[in-house]
Amino acid sequence: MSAHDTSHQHPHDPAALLRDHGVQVTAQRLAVMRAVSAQPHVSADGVVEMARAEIGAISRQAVYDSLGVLVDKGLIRRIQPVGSPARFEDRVGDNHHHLVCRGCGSVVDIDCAVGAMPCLTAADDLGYEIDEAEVVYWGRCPECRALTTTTTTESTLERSH
Amino acid sequence: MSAHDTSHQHPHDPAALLRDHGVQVTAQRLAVMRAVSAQPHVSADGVVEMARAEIGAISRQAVYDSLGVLVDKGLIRRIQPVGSPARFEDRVGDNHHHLVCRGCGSVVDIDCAVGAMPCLTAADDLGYEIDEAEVVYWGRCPECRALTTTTTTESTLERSH
DNA sequence: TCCAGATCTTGACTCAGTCCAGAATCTGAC
DNA sequence: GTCAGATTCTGGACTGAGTCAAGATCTGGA
Ligand SMILES: [Mn+2]
Ligand SMILES: [Mn+2]
Ligand SMILES: [Zn+2]
Ligand SMILES: [Zn+2]
Repeated sequence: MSAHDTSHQHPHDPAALLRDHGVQVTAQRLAVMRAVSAQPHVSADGVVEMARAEIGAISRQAVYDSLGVLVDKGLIRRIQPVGSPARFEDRVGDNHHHLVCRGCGSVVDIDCAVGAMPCLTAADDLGYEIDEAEVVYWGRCPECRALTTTTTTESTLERSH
Repeated sequence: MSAHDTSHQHPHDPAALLRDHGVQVTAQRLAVMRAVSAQPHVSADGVVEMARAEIGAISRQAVYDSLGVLVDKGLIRRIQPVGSPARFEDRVGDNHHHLVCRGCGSVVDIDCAVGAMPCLTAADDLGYEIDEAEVVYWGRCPECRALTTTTTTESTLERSH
């Protein structure tokens, strides 16, 4: 391995990761990457907060731009639960899915029982070139279930909003 | 079957459907239901247009209110493609999924190869009470594929926006 | 070091959707 | 047929998430 082969020298170095993907290294992008790594399923707003805490100041636009670049390069993943702002994570390439609580909106990672690439082979792809199967499970987390345990199983589930 | 058993007398009658779900029958709600039935994956704006064409006038609020009631009662389903307004359909209960084109945003129905309730049994539900598995396939429709056919398989896929 | 081009900042702006409140209208139980 | 309560209308304000545009600043290759 030569000294000029940078592709595997610093596997966990964000700056090297950016360079390897032909992206300029900036303080903003590094802060965004660290924010996404630090807090799984963070929202853009959450990234703004964390990045500002780290480097003092960053514009909302720069955060959106950075997130967009990182998503495009496959360094992070964007998930978009219905009715809530987009969230970002650095677990990419493992085709994992998400479980969202209807009560509090919490998001947790989950693996599919079907296998590594569940449902990616749809019954009929209609000529589409499918590159991703996004699976979101909806339900209620243990905490939210406890809050509304009326001992009886009732079909009406009240919405939090 | 007595004459007062209304639950299965008019399986395709929107008014009866509403009554069976304890919802007042109004011209607006009927028009909204027909709009959603007539055009798969219609947006709220689309419903406004179609309903106005049918009954002459309806307020935007009434459309949103009606859609909300129908979704709550499980008579229609709301889906929310990334970056586009919510869409509605009357195919409910069959656990079908959606295929969204990254290029033009078109949405088509799709059945899962896995079966009737794919992935609903997650490997580990983490104590969550799962009631729905939402699956969205991402890809490019035949038209959009044709537009960017550069004969070579390249990893960079430009976004339409 | 220099500089073209990439990136960031700032502030206005869009869009979809919600919320509000009073008045008018409609529905369905009786 | 009556009438209480549910629904709708008008129309405007408002929110949250995200985008746009123009000018300032920074990055990295030469
Ligand atoms: Mn995840
Ligand atoms: Mn559908
Ligand atoms: Zn919860
Ligand atoms: Zn397309």
